[in-house]
Amino acid sequence: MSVDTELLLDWWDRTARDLPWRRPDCTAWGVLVSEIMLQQTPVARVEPIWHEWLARWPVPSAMAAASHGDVLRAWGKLGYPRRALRLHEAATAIARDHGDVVPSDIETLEGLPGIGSYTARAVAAFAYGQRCAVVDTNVRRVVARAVHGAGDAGPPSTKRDLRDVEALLPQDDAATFSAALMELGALVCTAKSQRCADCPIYEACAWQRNGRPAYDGPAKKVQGFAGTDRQVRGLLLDVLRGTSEPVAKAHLDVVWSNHTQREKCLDSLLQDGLVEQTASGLFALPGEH
DNA sequence: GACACGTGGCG
DNA sequence: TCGCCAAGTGT
Repeated sequence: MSVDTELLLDWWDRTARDLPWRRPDCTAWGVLVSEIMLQQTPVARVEPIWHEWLARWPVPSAMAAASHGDVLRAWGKLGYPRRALRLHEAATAIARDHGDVVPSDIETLEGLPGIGSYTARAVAAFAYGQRCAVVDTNVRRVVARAVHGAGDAGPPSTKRDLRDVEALLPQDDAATFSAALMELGALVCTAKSQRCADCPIYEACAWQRNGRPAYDGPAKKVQGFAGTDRQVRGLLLDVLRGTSEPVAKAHLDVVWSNHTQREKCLDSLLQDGLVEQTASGLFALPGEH
């Protein structure tokens, strides 16, 4: 059927994790930083880095003043380092065009680098308390089960997913409701090993009523990693994060034996602005020489 | 809509 | 061990 708002909010009050970006004193900037870091990245790895970032760059203009190299080094091994570059670009735009205040308007947010539909709505809801649907992979899974009675969500369908979630949004406490839906997907209604015995909306769950059928949609694509350009780029970047001085190419050559792939990946890192070459031909993180 | 894009932990 | 998974975005 639907999702029982009161039961879900009660469950949230009892069991929600005390994460720093959920505290009342957390700024919109703190929320934005958390949302970018959390893209495809587990909470446990984000939390310590988030604390470092907010202490070092408490407002967008502070980050805008840092170099790309500083930002990439501070990003550490969170993964997908282009996120760090885009967040720096977003911080620059916010400082320059928005008076150092994170915008609250979804469309304005979506216009900033690295901020798509999910992140824009998450900031609008969690930083500014707006009543808007927030659709991430957790929410899609919870809705697929509790509302549609399926074993899991099928491929994303932006407009339909948004409509589905908008239909569930309560008039009051919508932002908390959204956070609770995500939390439910993260802690209870998980992809595998669901904890249905702990579920606050067990009684209303269409998946339960259907006898918990297995997922029958198209097979999900699993991303490989070993041997991919992603792995090689990560290895190359790790060398540069680990040195304070620009290095000769020989130091990069040792991380991967396939010459062709190595060159291609180094080129793409230069292209992406994740690596720079000095006038003397050495390699470094950008903006540090 | 498919694919590229990092990294590490867990069952 | 290794496949699967984790609060997506940009092209």
